[in-house]
Amino acid sequence: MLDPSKIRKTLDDTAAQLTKRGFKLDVAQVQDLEARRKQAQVAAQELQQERNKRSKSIGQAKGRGEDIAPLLAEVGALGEKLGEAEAELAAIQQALNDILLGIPNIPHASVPEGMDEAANEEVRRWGEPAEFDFEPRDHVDLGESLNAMGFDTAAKIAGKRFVTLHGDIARLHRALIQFMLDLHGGEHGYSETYVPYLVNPASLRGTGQLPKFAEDLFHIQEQDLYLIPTAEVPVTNIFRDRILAAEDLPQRYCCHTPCFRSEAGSYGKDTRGMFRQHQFEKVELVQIVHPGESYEALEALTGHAEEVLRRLELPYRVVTLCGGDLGFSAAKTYDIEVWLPGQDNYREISSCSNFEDFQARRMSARWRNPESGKPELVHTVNGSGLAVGRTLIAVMENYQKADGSIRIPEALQGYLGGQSYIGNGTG
RNA sequence: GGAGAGGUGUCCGAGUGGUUGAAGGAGCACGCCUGGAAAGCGUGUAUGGGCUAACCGCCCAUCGAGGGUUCGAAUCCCUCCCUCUCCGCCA
Repeated sequence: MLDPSKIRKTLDDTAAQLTKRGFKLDVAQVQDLEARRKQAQVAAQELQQERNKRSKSIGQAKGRGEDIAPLLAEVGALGEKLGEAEAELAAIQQALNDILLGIPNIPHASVPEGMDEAANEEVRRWGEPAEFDFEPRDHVDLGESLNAMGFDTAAKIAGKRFVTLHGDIARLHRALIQFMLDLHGGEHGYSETYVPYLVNPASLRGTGQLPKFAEDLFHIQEQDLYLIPTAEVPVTNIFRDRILAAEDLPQRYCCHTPCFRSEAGSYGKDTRGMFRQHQFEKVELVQIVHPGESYEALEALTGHAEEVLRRLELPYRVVTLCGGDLGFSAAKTYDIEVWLPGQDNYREISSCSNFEDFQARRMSARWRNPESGKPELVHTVNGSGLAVGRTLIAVMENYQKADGSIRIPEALQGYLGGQSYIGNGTG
Protein backbone atom coordinates (compact mmCIF):
# COMPACT_ATOMS: atom_id res chain seq x y z
CA MET A 1 0.00 0.00 0.00
CA LEU A 2 1.16 3.52 -0.75
CA ASP A 3 1.14 6.20 1.92
CA PRO A 4 -2.44 7.58 1.92
CA SER A 5 -1.43 11.07 3.03
CA LYS A 6 1.25 11.17 0.35
CA ILE A 7 -1.26 10.12 -2.30
CA ARG A 8 -3.55 12.87 -1.11
CA LYS A 9 -0.86 15.54 -1.24
CA THR A 10 0.78 14.45 -4.50
CA LEU A 11 -2.09 12.81 -6.32
CA ASP A 12 -1.19 13.86 -9.86
CA ASP A 13 2.46 13.03 -9.41
CA THR A 14 1.58 9.62 -7.98
CA ALA A 15 -0.74 8.89 -10.87
CA ALA A 16 2.00 9.91 -13.32
CA GLN A 17 4.53 7.58 -11.69
CA LEU A 18 2.07 4.70 -11.82
CA THR A 19 1.64 5.02 -15.58
CA LYS A 20 5.21 3.71 -15.86
CA ARG A 21 3.83 0.28 -14.99
CA GLY A 22 0.68 0.75 -17.02
CA PHE A 23 -1.61 1.40 -14.08
CA LYS A 24 -4.27 4.03 -14.52
CA LEU A 25 -5.22 5.73 -11.26
CA ASP A 26 -8.65 7.33 -11.32
CA VAL A 27 -7.62 10.72 -9.98
CA ALA A 28 -11.07 12.25 -10.11
CA GLN A 29 -12.59 9.39 -8.16
CA VAL A 30 -9.94 9.57 -5.47
CA GLN A 31 -10.32 13.33 -5.21
CA ASP A 32 -14.07 13.04 -4.88
CA LEU A 33 -13.90 10.32 -2.22
CA GLU A 34 -11.19 12.18 -0.38
CA ALA A 35 -13.25 15.38 -0.26
CA ARG A 36 -16.24 13.44 1.03
CA ARG A 37 -14.10 11.62 3.55
CA LYS A 38 -12.78 14.85 4.96
CA GLN A 39 -16.24 16.32 5.33
CA ALA A 40 -17.72 13.15 6.82
CA GLN A 41 -14.84 12.60 9.20
CA VAL A 42 -14.96 16.11 10.60
CA ALA A 43 -18.73 15.83 11.02
CA ALA A 44 -18.55 12.46 12.75
CA GLN A 45 -15.76 13.52 15.05
CA GLU A 46 -17.60 16.67 16.09
CA LEU A 47 -20.63 14.59 17.04
CA GLN A 48 -18.42 12.18 18.94
CA GLN A 49 -16.88 15.06 20.82
CA GLU A 50 -20.35 16.36 21.68
CA ARG A 51 -21.43 12.94 22.88
CA ASN A 52 -18.32 12.53 25.01
CA LYS A 53 -18.79 15.92 26.65
CA ARG A 54 -22.40 15.33 27.51
CA SER A 55 -21.82 11.85 28.81
CA LYS A 56 -19.06 13.11 30.99
CA SER A 57 -21.23 15.84 32.46
CA ILE A 58 -23.99 13.33 33.15
CA GLY A 59 -21.49 11.24 35.03
CA GLN A 60 -20.35 14.25 37.03
CA ALA A 61 -23.91 15.28 37.85
CA LYS A 62 -24.71 11.79 38.99
CA GLY A 63 -21.60 11.79 41.12
CA ARG A 64 -22.87 14.91 42.87
CA GLY A 65 -26.21 13.22 43.45
CA GLU A 66 -28.13 15.53 41.12
CA ASP A 67 -31.11 14.55 39.01
CA ILE A 68 -29.84 13.55 35.59
CA ALA A 69 -33.20 13.18 33.86
CA PRO A 70 -33.12 16.67 32.25
CA LEU A 71 -29.60 16.05 30.98
CA LEU A 72 -30.68 12.77 29.45
CA ALA A 73 -33.53 14.53 27.71
CA GLU A 74 -31.10 17.06 26.27
CA VAL A 75 -29.05 14.36 24.62
CA GLY A 76 -32.11 13.52 22.55
CA ALA A 77 -31.42 12.44 19.02
CA LEU A 78 -27.68 12.90 19.28
CA GLY A 79 -27.06 9.15 19.31
CA GLU A 80 -29.02 8.60 16.15
CA LYS A 81 -27.30 11.43 14.29
CA LEU A 82 -23.94 10.14 15.43
CA GLY A 83 -24.76 6.64 14.23
CA GLU A 84 -25.66 7.94 10.79
CA ALA A 85 -22.52 10.08 10.56
CA GLU A 86 -20.32 7.17 11.60
CA ALA A 87 -21.95 4.85 9.10
CA GLU A 88 -21.44 7.35 6.31
CA LEU A 89 -17.81 7.83 7.21
CA ALA A 90 -17.25 4.09 7.43
CA ALA A 91 -18.72 3.56 3.97
CA ILE A 92 -16.52 6.26 2.42
CA GLN A 93 -13.43 4.97 4.18
CA GLN A 94 -14.20 1.47 3.01
CA ALA A 95 -14.46 2.63 -0.59
CA LEU A 96 -11.25 4.63 -0.29
CA ASN A 97 -9.46 1.74 1.33
CA ASP A 98 -10.54 -0.69 -1.40
CA ILE A 99 -9.02 1.64 -3.97
CA LEU A 100 -5.86 2.07 -1.92
CA LEU A 101 -5.37 -1.68 -1.52
CA GLY A 102 -5.68 -2.08 -5.28
CA ILE A 103 -2.99 0.45 -6.18
CA PRO A 104 0.34 -1.19 -7.05
CA ASN A 105 3.72 0.01 -5.85
CA ILE A 106 5.49 2.91 -7.56
CA PRO A 107 8.40 1.73 -9.74
CA HIS A 108 11.85 2.86 -8.66
CA ALA A 109 13.52 5.54 -10.80
CA SER A 110 16.04 2.98 -12.12
CA VAL A 111 13.30 0.72 -13.52
CA PRO A 112 13.32 0.74 -17.34
CA GLU A 113 10.36 2.09 -19.28
CA GLY A 114 8.30 -0.46 -21.16
CA MET A 115 5.10 -2.44 -21.04
CA ASP A 116 6.18 -6.07 -21.46
CA GLU A 117 9.13 -8.39 -21.08
CA ALA A 118 10.62 -7.28 -24.37
CA ALA A 119 11.58 -4.06 -22.60
CA ASN A 120 13.40 -5.81 -19.75
CA GLU A 121 17.08 -4.91 -19.59
CA GLU A 122 19.82 -7.47 -19.35
CA VAL A 123 22.32 -6.37 -16.71
CA ARG A 124 24.83 -9.25 -16.80
CA ARG A 125 25.50 -12.73 -18.04
CA TRP A 126 27.51 -15.54 -16.45
CA GLY A 127 28.78 -18.74 -18.05
CA GLU A 128 28.58 -20.07 -21.58
CA PRO A 129 25.82 -22.43 -22.74
CA ALA A 130 27.47 -25.79 -23.37
CA GLU A 131 27.92 -27.10 -26.93
CA PHE A 132 26.43 -30.57 -27.34
CA ASP A 133 27.70 -32.95 -30.00
CA PHE A 134 24.24 -34.48 -30.04
CA GLU A 135 20.70 -33.10 -29.99
CA PRO A 136 20.07 -32.20 -26.33
CA ARG A 137 16.82 -33.49 -24.85
CA ASP A 138 14.53 -31.72 -22.48
CA HIS A 139 13.94 -32.84 -18.91
CA VAL A 140 10.70 -34.59 -19.79
CA ASP A 141 12.45 -36.97 -22.19
CA LEU A 142 15.36 -37.40 -19.85
CA GLY A 143 13.18 -37.98 -16.81
CA GLU A 144 10.91 -40.46 -18.51
CA SER A 145 13.74 -42.45 -20.08
CA LEU A 146 15.29 -42.71 -16.61
CA ASN A 147 11.90 -43.84 -15.27
CA ALA A 148 12.28 -41.04 -12.75
CA MET A 149 9.51 -38.59 -13.63
CA GLY A 150 5.83 -39.39 -13.78
CA PHE A 151 3.58 -36.80 -15.35
CA ASP A 152 0.81 -39.25 -16.23
CA THR A 153 0.98 -40.82 -12.81
CA ALA A 154 0.72 -37.42 -11.15
CA ALA A 155 -2.20 -36.54 -13.39
CA LYS A 156 -3.96 -39.71 -12.25
CA ILE A 157 -3.32 -38.99 -8.59
CA ALA A 158 -3.99 -35.26 -8.61
CA GLY A 159 -4.47 -33.64 -12.00
CA LYS A 160 -2.49 -31.72 -14.56
CA ARG A 161 0.53 -29.62 -13.57
CA PHE A 162 1.82 -32.09 -11.02
CA VAL A 163 4.70 -34.54 -11.15
CA THR A 164 6.07 -37.54 -9.31
CA LEU A 165 9.82 -37.97 -8.95
CA HIS A 166 11.54 -41.25 -8.29
CA GLY A 167 14.89 -42.67 -7.29
CA ASP A 168 17.99 -40.64 -8.05
CA ILE A 169 16.06 -37.73 -9.53
CA ALA A 170 14.03 -37.45 -6.32
CA ARG A 171 17.30 -37.59 -4.36
CA LEU A 172 18.85 -34.94 -6.59
CA HIS A 173 15.80 -32.76 -6.01
CA ARG A 174 16.24 -33.12 -2.26
CA ALA A 175 19.98 -32.54 -2.51
CA LEU A 176 19.37 -29.22 -4.24
CA ILE A 177 17.26 -28.04 -1.30
CA GLN A 178 19.91 -29.05 1.20
CA PHE A 179 22.64 -27.43 -0.84
CA MET A 180 20.78 -24.12 -1.13
CA LEU A 181 19.90 -23.98 2.57
CA ASP A 182 23.47 -24.77 3.56
CA LEU A 183 24.85 -22.09 1.26
CA HIS A 184 22.50 -19.32 2.39
CA GLY A 185 22.41 -20.36 6.03
CA GLY A 186 26.09 -21.18 6.34
CA GLU A 187 27.80 -18.64 4.10
CA HIS A 188 25.36 -15.84 3.31
CA GLY A 189 24.17 -15.17 6.86
CA TYR A 190 20.50 -16.11 6.59
CA SER A 191 18.74 -17.77 9.49
CA GLU A 192 16.99 -20.99 8.47
CA THR A 193 13.29 -20.91 9.22
CA TYR A 194 10.29 -23.24 9.22
CA VAL A 195 6.80 -21.83 8.73
CA PRO A 196 3.16 -22.82 8.18
CA TYR A 197 2.16 -23.74 4.61
CA LEU A 198 -1.39 -22.59 5.21
CA VAL A 199 -1.97 -18.93 6.00
CA ASN A 200 -4.87 -16.67 6.88
CA PRO A 201 -6.22 -13.84 4.70
CA ALA A 202 -4.56 -11.14 6.80
CA SER A 203 -1.13 -12.53 5.95
CA LEU A 204 -1.88 -12.55 2.23
CA ARG A 205 -3.16 -9.01 2.46
CA GLY A 206 0.10 -8.06 4.14
CA THR A 207 2.33 -9.21 1.33
CA GLY A 208 -0.08 -8.05 -1.39
CA GLN A 209 -1.61 -11.25 -2.83
CA LEU A 210 -5.03 -10.28 -1.47
CA PRO A 211 -7.46 -8.81 -2.20
CA LYS A 212 -6.52 -8.57 -5.88
CA PHE A 213 -5.05 -11.95 -6.76
CA ALA A 214 -7.26 -14.47 -4.99
CA GLU A 215 -7.75 -16.47 -8.20
CA ASP A 216 -4.04 -17.37 -8.23
CA LEU A 217 -4.32 -19.11 -4.87
CA PHE A 218 -5.64 -22.40 -3.55
CA HIS A 219 -8.23 -21.65 -0.90
CA ILE A 220 -9.56 -23.95 1.79
CA GLN A 221 -13.09 -22.76 2.37
CA GLU A 222 -13.92 -24.48 5.64
CA GLN A 223 -11.22 -22.79 7.68
CA ASP A 224 -10.67 -19.81 5.38
CA LEU A 225 -6.99 -20.68 4.95
CA TYR A 226 -4.87 -20.48 1.81
CA LEU A 227 -2.00 -22.65 0.62
CA ILE A 228 1.06 -20.44 0.37
CA PRO A 229 2.11 -19.38 -3.14
CA THR A 230 5.60 -18.60 -1.80
CA ALA A 231 7.41 -18.65 1.55
CA GLU A 232 7.52 -14.87 1.25
CA VAL A 233 4.02 -14.78 2.72
CA PRO A 234 4.55 -16.59 6.03
CA VAL A 235 8.14 -15.42 6.51
CA THR A 236 7.51 -11.72 5.92
CA ASN A 237 4.40 -11.86 8.08
CA ILE A 238 6.54 -12.91 11.03
CA PHE A 239 7.04 -9.16 11.33
CA ARG A 240 3.42 -8.12 10.92
CA ASP A 241 2.29 -5.86 13.78
CA ARG A 242 5.75 -5.73 15.26
CA ILE A 243 8.15 -2.93 16.12
CA LEU A 244 11.79 -3.94 15.89
CA ALA A 245 14.64 -2.24 17.73
CA ALA A 246 17.19 -0.52 15.49
CA GLU A 247 19.84 -3.08 16.43
CA ASP A 248 17.56 -5.91 15.25
CA LEU A 249 17.92 -4.76 11.64
CA PRO A 250 18.56 -6.27 9.23
CA GLN A 251 16.75 -9.58 9.66
CA ARG A 252 17.68 -12.27 7.13
CA TYR A 253 15.78 -15.51 6.73
CA CYS A 254 16.07 -18.44 4.38
CA CYS A 255 13.21 -20.85 4.19
CA HIS A 256 12.39 -23.95 2.19
CA THR A 257 8.71 -24.59 1.51
CA PRO A 258 6.48 -26.09 -1.10
CA CYS A 259 4.60 -23.42 -3.06
CA PHE A 260 1.09 -23.76 -4.45
CA ARG A 261 -0.25 -21.75 -7.35
CA SER A 262 -3.45 -22.22 -9.28
CA GLU A 263 -1.84 -20.77 -12.44
CA ALA A 264 -5.29 -19.52 -13.34
CA GLY A 265 -3.94 -17.01 -15.84
CA SER A 266 -1.56 -19.32 -17.66
CA TYR A 267 -3.72 -21.84 -19.50
CA GLY A 268 -1.75 -23.31 -22.33
CA LYS A 269 1.49 -21.72 -21.13
CA ASP A 270 4.45 -24.00 -20.36
CA THR A 271 2.19 -27.01 -20.30
CA ARG A 272 5.00 -29.47 -20.99
CA GLY A 273 7.09 -30.78 -18.11
CA MET A 274 7.62 -29.47 -14.63
CA PHE A 275 8.54 -25.91 -15.51
CA ARG A 276 5.19 -24.54 -14.35
CA GLN A 277 3.40 -26.64 -11.74
CA HIS A 278 0.64 -26.24 -9.18
CA GLN A 279 3.09 -27.44 -6.54
CA PHE A 280 6.82 -26.82 -6.44
CA GLU A 281 9.61 -26.45 -3.93
CA LYS A 282 11.45 -23.23 -3.38
CA VAL A 283 14.14 -21.87 -1.08
CA GLU A 284 13.25 -18.28 -0.35
CA LEU A 285 15.44 -15.44 0.90
CA VAL A 286 13.75 -12.70 2.90
CA GLN A 287 15.30 -9.58 4.37
CA ILE A 288 13.73 -7.01 6.68
CA VAL A 289 15.93 -3.94 6.45
CA HIS A 290 16.49 -0.33 7.40
CA PRO A 291 14.68 1.86 4.86
CA GLY A 292 17.93 3.48 3.78
CA GLU A 293 19.56 0.17 2.95
CA SER A 294 17.02 -1.74 0.91
CA TYR A 295 18.64 -1.19 -2.49
CA GLU A 296 22.01 -2.43 -1.29
CA ALA A 297 20.15 -5.37 0.23
CA LEU A 298 18.47 -6.12 -3.11
CA GLU A 299 21.85 -6.21 -4.88
CA ALA A 300 23.32 -8.46 -2.18
CA LEU A 301 20.34 -10.80 -2.14
CA THR A 302 20.34 -11.13 -5.91
CA GLY A 303 24.03 -12.00 -5.69
CA HIS A 304 23.25 -14.68 -3.11
CA ALA A 305 20.73 -16.27 -5.45
CA GLU A 306 23.18 -16.08 -8.37
CA GLU A 307 25.83 -17.80 -6.28
CA VAL A 308 23.71 -20.97 -6.30
CA LEU A 309 23.93 -21.07 -10.10
CA ARG A 310 27.64 -20.29 -10.11
CA ARG A 311 28.34 -23.15 -7.69
CA LEU A 312 26.25 -25.45 -9.85
CA GLU A 313 28.03 -24.07 -12.92
CA LEU A 314 24.80 -23.27 -14.72
CA PRO A 315 24.88 -20.40 -17.24
CA TYR A 316 22.51 -17.56 -16.46
CA ARG A 317 21.70 -13.93 -17.04
CA VAL A 318 20.14 -11.24 -14.87
CA VAL A 319 17.51 -8.85 -16.19
CA THR A 320 15.87 -5.79 -14.67
CA LEU A 321 12.13 -5.94 -15.14
CA CYS A 322 10.61 -2.96 -16.90
CA GLY A 323 7.70 -1.05 -15.35
CA GLY A 324 5.00 -3.00 -17.15
CA ASP A 325 6.43 -6.39 -16.19
CA LEU A 326 6.77 -5.55 -12.51
CA GLY A 327 4.75 -7.46 -9.91
CA PHE A 328 2.03 -5.66 -7.98
CA SER A 329 3.97 -5.06 -4.74
CA ALA A 330 7.49 -4.59 -6.13
CA ALA A 331 9.30 -1.29 -6.67
CA LYS A 332 12.15 -3.01 -8.50
CA THR A 333 12.79 -6.58 -9.56
CA TYR A 334 15.70 -8.54 -10.96
CA ASP A 335 14.86 -11.82 -12.64
CA ILE A 336 17.58 -14.43 -12.87
CA GLU A 337 17.20 -16.60 -15.95
CA VAL A 338 19.00 -19.91 -16.32
CA TRP A 339 20.01 -21.48 -19.60
CA LEU A 340 17.78 -24.43 -20.57
CA PRO A 341 19.17 -26.46 -23.49
CA GLY A 342 15.80 -28.19 -23.86
CA GLN A 343 14.20 -24.85 -24.67
CA ASP A 344 17.29 -23.28 -26.21
CA ASN A 345 16.56 -20.25 -24.11
CA TYR A 346 17.11 -18.45 -20.82
CA ARG A 347 14.16 -18.97 -18.47
CA GLU A 348 13.26 -17.44 -15.11
CA ILE A 349 14.59 -19.33 -12.11
CA SER A 350 14.50 -16.55 -9.52
CA SER A 351 12.83 -13.22 -8.98
CA CYS A 352 14.39 -10.79 -6.50
CA SER A 353 12.48 -7.70 -5.46
CA ASN A 354 12.61 -4.64 -3.28
CA PHE A 355 9.15 -3.78 -1.99
CA GLU A 356 10.34 -0.72 -0.10
CA ASP A 357 7.65 0.07 2.51
CA PHE A 358 4.73 -1.22 0.42
CA GLN A 359 4.33 -4.53 2.23
CA ALA A 360 5.49 -3.07 5.54
CA ARG A 361 2.66 -0.53 5.48
CA ARG A 362 0.10 -3.21 4.70
CA MET A 363 1.24 -5.36 7.57
CA SER A 364 2.41 -2.65 9.96
CA ALA A 365 5.98 -3.94 10.16
CA ARG A 366 8.06 -1.26 11.80
CA TRP A 367 11.28 -0.41 13.58
CA ARG A 368 11.92 2.26 16.17
CA ASN A 369 14.09 4.99 14.70
CA PRO A 370 16.36 6.22 17.52
CA GLU A 371 16.67 9.62 15.80
CA SER A 372 12.95 10.33 15.95
CA GLY A 373 12.09 7.93 18.77
CA LYS A 374 9.11 6.94 16.65
CA PRO A 375 8.12 3.68 14.95
CA GLU A 376 8.77 3.87 11.21
CA LEU A 377 8.12 1.38 8.43
CA VAL A 378 10.84 -1.10 7.51
CA HIS A 379 11.63 -2.12 3.95
CA THR A 380 11.19 -5.69 2.76
CA VAL A 381 13.32 -7.43 0.16
CA ASN A 382 13.05 -10.99 -1.01
CA GLY A 383 13.87 -13.41 -3.77
CA SER A 384 14.00 -17.04 -4.70
CA GLY A 385 17.27 -18.69 -3.96
CA LEU A 386 16.21 -20.67 -6.01
CA ALA A 387 13.10 -22.31 -7.41
CA VAL A 388 14.04 -25.94 -6.82
CA GLY A 389 12.01 -27.63 -9.55
CA ARG A 390 13.41 -25.33 -12.19
CA THR A 391 16.93 -25.83 -10.85
CA LEU A 392 16.41 -29.57 -11.17
CA ILE A 393 15.37 -29.08 -14.78
CA ALA A 394 18.42 -26.92 -15.42
CA VAL A 395 20.81 -29.47 -13.93
CA MET A 396 19.26 -32.33 -15.90
CA GLU A 397 19.29 -30.50 -19.22
CA ASN A 398 22.70 -28.85 -18.88
CA TYR A 399 24.46 -31.93 -17.49
CA GLN A 400 22.97 -34.54 -19.80
CA LYS A 401 25.09 -37.01 -21.77
CA ALA A 402 24.42 -38.54 -25.16
CA ASP A 403 23.22 -41.79 -23.57
CA GLY A 404 20.63 -39.99 -21.46
CA SER A 405 22.56 -40.14 -18.24
CA ILE A 406 23.14 -37.05 -16.13
CA ARG A 407 26.38 -35.93 -14.55
CA ILE A 408 25.94 -34.61 -11.03
CA PRO A 409 27.44 -31.15 -10.42
CA GLU A 410 30.43 -31.34 -8.12
CA ALA A 411 28.81 -29.07 -5.55
CA LEU A 412 26.03 -31.64 -5.09
CA GLN A 413 28.00 -34.88 -5.08
CA GLY A 414 28.64 -34.67 -1.34
CA TYR A 415 24.88 -34.64 -0.79
CA LEU A 416 24.49 -37.84 -2.80
CA GLY A 417 27.10 -40.00 -1.12
CA GLY A 418 29.77 -39.05 -3.60
CA GLN A 419 27.75 -40.25 -6.58
CA SER A 420 28.76 -38.52 -9.82
CA TYR A 421 26.23 -39.84 -12.37
CA ILE A 422 22.57 -40.63 -12.60
CA GLY A 423 21.51 -43.23 -15.12
CA ASN A 424 23.11 -46.11 -16.94
CA GLY A 425 26.14 -44.41 -18.38
CA THR A 426 29.54 -43.87 -16.89
CA GLY A 427 30.05 -40.66 -18.72
C1' G B 1 -13.33 -33.14 21.17
C1' G B 2 -15.05 -32.26 26.81
C1' A B 3 -14.41 -29.07 31.44
C1' G B 4 -12.35 -24.71 33.50
C1' A B 5 -9.24 -20.05 33.60
C1' G B 6 -7.60 -15.98 30.96
C1' G B 7 -6.20 -12.21 26.91
C1' U B 8 -5.03 -4.49 29.52
C1' G B 9 0.61 0.12 27.33
C1' U B 10 7.98 -1.99 25.94
C1' C B 11 7.30 -5.63 30.20
C1' C B 12 4.78 -7.02 34.95
C1' G B 13 0.19 -5.71 36.82
C1' A B 14 -4.59 -2.94 39.01
C1' G B 15 -9.15 -1.84 37.35
C1' U B 16 -16.34 -5.31 37.01
C1' G B 17 -20.73 0.87 33.91
C1' G B 18 -19.17 7.58 34.78
C1' U B 19 -13.68 13.49 34.99
C1' U B 20 -9.71 5.93 33.13
C1' G B 21 -5.79 6.81 27.68
C1' A B 22 -6.04 3.83 31.57
C1' A B 23 -3.57 3.17 39.16
C1' G B 24 1.10 0.99 40.82
C1' G B 25 5.76 -1.11 39.60
C1' A B 26 9.86 -2.33 36.20
C1' G B 27 12.44 -0.60 32.07
C1' C B 28 14.03 3.54 29.20
C1' A B 29 15.30 9.05 28.54
C1' C B 30 16.61 13.66 30.68
C1' G B 31 17.76 16.58 35.12
C1' C B 32 19.42 17.03 40.35
C1' C B 33 22.81 14.77 43.65
C1' U B 34 28.33 12.52 43.27
C1' G B 35 35.35 13.11 42.31
C1' G B 36 32.89 9.16 39.30
C1' A B 37 29.27 5.36 39.67
C1' A B 38 25.33 2.94 42.38
C1' A B 39 21.43 4.29 45.42
C1' G B 40 18.12 8.34 46.12
C1' C B 41 15.00 12.39 44.35
C1' G B 42 12.39 14.97 40.26
C1' U B 43 10.40 15.15 35.30
C1' G B 44 9.05 12.64 31.02
C1' U B 45 7.88 8.12 28.37
C1' A B 46 1.65 4.24 23.67
C1' U B 47 -0.22 3.78 18.66
C1' G B 48 -3.16 5.22 14.49
C1' G B 49 -5.96 9.16 12.40
C1' G B 50 -8.24 14.18 11.54
C1' C B 51 -8.25 19.68 11.52
C1' U B 52 -3.70 23.09 10.29
C1' A B 53 0.80 25.56 4.93
C1' A B 54 3.51 23.89 9.13
C1' C B 55 4.78 24.09 14.53
C1' C B 56 2.06 24.65 18.76
C1' G B 57 -2.51 23.26 19.80
C1' C B 58 -7.25 21.04 19.61
C1' C B 59 -10.08 16.76 18.48
C1' C B 60 -11.34 11.40 17.33
C1' A B 61 -10.26 6.24 17.80
C1' U B 62 -7.78 2.12 20.16
C1' C B 63 -7.64 -2.26 26.92
C1' G B 64 -7.40 -9.91 21.51
C1' A B 65 -11.12 -9.13 16.89
C1' G B 66 -16.07 -8.04 15.33
C1' G B 67 -21.13 -6.97 16.63
C1' G B 68 -24.84 -5.41 20.53
C1' U B 69 -27.00 -2.87 25.10
C1' U B 70 -26.42 2.30 27.21
C1' C B 71 -26.53 9.34 27.58
C1' G B 72 -21.77 6.81 28.72
C1' A B 73 -18.24 0.23 28.06
C1' A B 74 -11.53 -1.98 29.56
C1' U B 75 -15.83 -3.08 32.69
C1' C B 76 -22.52 -5.95 30.81
C1' C B 77 -24.42 -9.39 26.45
C1' C B 78 -23.39 -12.28 21.71
C1' U B 79 -19.97 -14.40 17.98
C1' C B 80 -15.09 -15.49 16.63
C1' C B 81 -9.63 -15.89 17.41
C1' C B 82 -5.63 -16.98 20.62
C1' U B 83 -3.10 -18.62 25.37
C1' C B 84 -2.96 -21.67 29.85
C1' U B 85 -4.64 -26.06 33.14
C1' C B 86 -7.05 -30.91 33.49
C1' C B 87 -9.29 -35.05 30.69
C1' G B 88 -9.71 -37.63 25.88
C1' C B 89 -7.35 -38.57 21.16
C1' C B 90 -2.98 -38.54 18.24
C1' A B 91 1.86 -38.04 13.72
